[in-house]
This record gives sequence, structure tokens and C-alpha cells, in this order.
Amino acid sequence: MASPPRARSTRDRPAKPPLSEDGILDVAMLILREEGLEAVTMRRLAGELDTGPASLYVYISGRDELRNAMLDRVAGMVELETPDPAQWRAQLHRLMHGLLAAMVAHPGIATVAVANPPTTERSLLAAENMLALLRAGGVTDRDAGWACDILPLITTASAVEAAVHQQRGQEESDGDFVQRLVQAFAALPPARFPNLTALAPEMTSGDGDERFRFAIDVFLDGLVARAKA
Amino acid sequence: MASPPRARSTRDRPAKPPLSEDGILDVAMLILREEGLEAVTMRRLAGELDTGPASLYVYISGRDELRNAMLDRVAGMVELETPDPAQWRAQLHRLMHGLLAAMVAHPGIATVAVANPPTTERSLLAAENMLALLRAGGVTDRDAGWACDILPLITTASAVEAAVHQQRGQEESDGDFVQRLVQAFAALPPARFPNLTALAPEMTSGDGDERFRFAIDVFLDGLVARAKA
DNA sequence: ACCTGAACACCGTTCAAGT
DNA sequence: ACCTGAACACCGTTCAAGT
Repeated sequence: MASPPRARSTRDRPAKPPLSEDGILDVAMLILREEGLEAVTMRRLAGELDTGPASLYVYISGRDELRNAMLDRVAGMVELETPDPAQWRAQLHRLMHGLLAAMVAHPGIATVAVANPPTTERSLLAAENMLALLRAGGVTDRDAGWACDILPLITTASAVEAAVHQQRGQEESDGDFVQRLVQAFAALPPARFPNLTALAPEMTSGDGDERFRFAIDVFLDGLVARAKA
Repeated sequence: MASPPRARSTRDRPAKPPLSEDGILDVAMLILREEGLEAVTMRRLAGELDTGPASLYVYISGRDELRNAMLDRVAGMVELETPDPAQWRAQLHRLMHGLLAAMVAHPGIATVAVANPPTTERSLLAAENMLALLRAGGVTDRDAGWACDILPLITTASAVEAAVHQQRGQEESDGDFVQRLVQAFAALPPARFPNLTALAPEMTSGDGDERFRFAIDVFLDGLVARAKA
């Protein structure tokens, strides 16, 4: 009944044990990427590792730590920028878009980020990088300090929305959805919704990336305007 | 399609009134306010209403609909503004802060809002109001259309953060937490974190409301700067 | 016809018992 | 001493059965 270990083949997955925090996280990231956060449960993870759920607690204190560790790995994928005052805005855009993309590629992880902004070394390095870029752009210290709270906040919230939008796109064609939305706006009583009906095209134009770029752009415009004033 | 209450339909609220969507939501809102979203489960709700969980499904299609309905009630608490071009910015601040406050008062509901931006009549009226205020401020149509996506996004994300911060404040004094944070920043190696260590005071100053006001302010500054350009 | 008890298929976490 | 089977206390949702 106990099947003898088969001869090693090249596409053999690393043999079952031994468990480790890194090994558990590897599997968790795989499930996260392919099936989203909801699918990453302690029990599913244990099953995937051919063990009981209790065994995971030797290496990871619980679900919350697991989620934070996954978030940290995602944050670690973002490439940092070497500040260049001549192109600080473009660099800031790249940095934030990198964070957005990394999160969108790991559906659901953004909800972890909004709930508990991480303080790991990796995310502190990202914050450090943002501060450097903002200062390179001539933003005041106080504005830079506060902005480096708000920029990730906009980014993570955008990532949640993008992930939801993307998921809906799997169920229903994206064009269909937008069209339904436009029609919904158009169908509103113009007397009570004069602006919404008038701006229906503007409300529904642009994709996620364009709208995210807009959000960051407007925010940076605001910071620049203050620096000048 | 709820059948009308049989005879003697007084406004008393005794042990076991007939179930209804409104009645279920009343209880849900109470639990939400006092214990947060996590505590609002179908089974808890059923228990509170002296019935089995299956009975709720006669009136509410499931947990997701319940959550959206709660969110809608929260959104309905926000007072709308009658647009006055002379003070459109103050009005926009009040509107967004009203939304923030309503969400913070119902811990966890903001996470529902980030995940699925609502399209109920109430939230459409809020969007309509925002558009009116933005246009009163001279913001272009396209910017207004996109901004009325971003402003609630900033608001709901801020609400999630505020709720978490508030919850942590119950476990540990708020001042202690800030002080720990400042020390954590100061303890970082200055060679790798020159900006973070230098700006530690700015990073940790201000409370949630001040930072939220800053976020909206900067964003509006950006919109105004674009309108002028 | 309407309502719901009981069941199904899951969770996260703990701890006594086995090795 | 280390690991884990089994249990505990929960979930959301369904549907056959009872009224």
C-alpha cells in the first residue's frame, strides 16, 4: 500500500518534506497567483504539502502572518528607482505602477495591504525610495512625509478595484460590462442626475491603468502646485 | 415580496417579530456598529433573531447581498451638499469627510466598499453630488468624471486604515503606538534609510482626519492646477 | 405553500497523545 | 522533543422534510 518512491525524473517536484517557512510560502504564492487569496487557506496549504493543518503552525504562527509574508514577497518584486531629479515624476510613476502590477498579478493580496500597511524591511525600502523621489521633485518635507502614506494608499485601493474588475472580466466580456454601465447611466432620470447622465461617456472611458495614472498624476500635480506656492 | 404583517402591526419590538429584509438589516447594522463586520455572520444574525440560518435566505440572497445592503445604509447616512460655486471645495471636503466618518463608525464596512463600488441609487446620488461640486469648481468634464472615481477610492481606503488604527488604539494607547513608530524609524540605519530617518517626525505627525484632509486637498489642488493649465 | 432542521463542505486553531 | 491526528468551535449555503 505504501507506494515506493519512484526513480527521480527531471520533472519531479521536490520530494514531500521537509517543511520550512520558505517552502510553505512558495506553495502559498503559487496558489495566490493562480487562484487568488481566498484559495490560500491553512488547510488547502497543508493538503498541498501532504500533511495536516496543525503541522503548519510549527513554521508559521497563523493565517495573518502567512498573509503578511505573502504581501512582503509581492512588495519585494517591485523594482526600486535610483533618484534622478530630471525625471523624478516618471520614476515615481514607474515605482507606483510596479507596485500596482505586482498586486494585480496576485489577486486579493491588495486587500491585505489596505488593512495592514506593512513595516517590513522591503516595504520600508520602498517608502525610502518614494521619499527620495518626492524630495528630488522639490516637494516639502511635510508634504513628502504625508504623501508617502497616500500614494501607496491610492495604489493598493486601485489594485483591489483592478483585481475585482479583472475577475468580472473573466465572467463577462469587458466591453459588455462597460456598455451595460454606459446604458445604466444613460437610463437614469436626467432631472435627478443631470451631471451623471451628461458625463456618462467620461465616467466610463479609460482602462484601469489609464485611470491609475491619472490618479497619481493629479496627486503629483497637487504636490507640485503646493511646492510652488 | 414580503407578505404584509398580519393585523395589529404596531411598532413594538418584542422577542420575535416576523422576519423581513429591513428587520434583518436593522440587527445587522447594530452588530456592525458595535462589533464590526467580522461579527456579522449569517448564523450570528439568525441566532439574534431566534431562528435558524436557513430562514434568512427567504429574505436575503446571501452574505454578499447583506454586506452590500449594509454598505448602502451607511452611504445613505451621508448628507449631500447643495452646490455653491463660492465654496465648492469646502463642500467637497464635507461630503468626503461625511463618507469617511460614516464608514469609520461602522468598522469593516469600508473593505466592502473598496472591493465592490456600489451602484445603488443612494451612491449614485452621492456621485451626482460630487460631479456637481467638481464642475462648480471649474474642473473639466473628463477630469471630473475620473476624479469622482478616485475621490471615493481615497476615502474608502482611508476609512479602512482609520478603522484599523482605531482598533489598535483599543489595545494600546495611541500615543504609545506613535512613539514606538517614531523610535522604529529613528532606529533604522541612516546609511540605507537617509530620508526615512530624516523625516521620521513628518512621517508620524498628524492624526487620521488631518491626513485625510491633506489627501483630498492635494488631489483638489491638482485638479485646479490642471483646470488652469 | 411556506418555512426550517439538519446536513454538507468547508474554515482557523489548539492540544493531548503518539512517535 | 518533536510532530500531528483528532477535536473544537466556528463558517455559508442547500434542500428534503415537516407544518
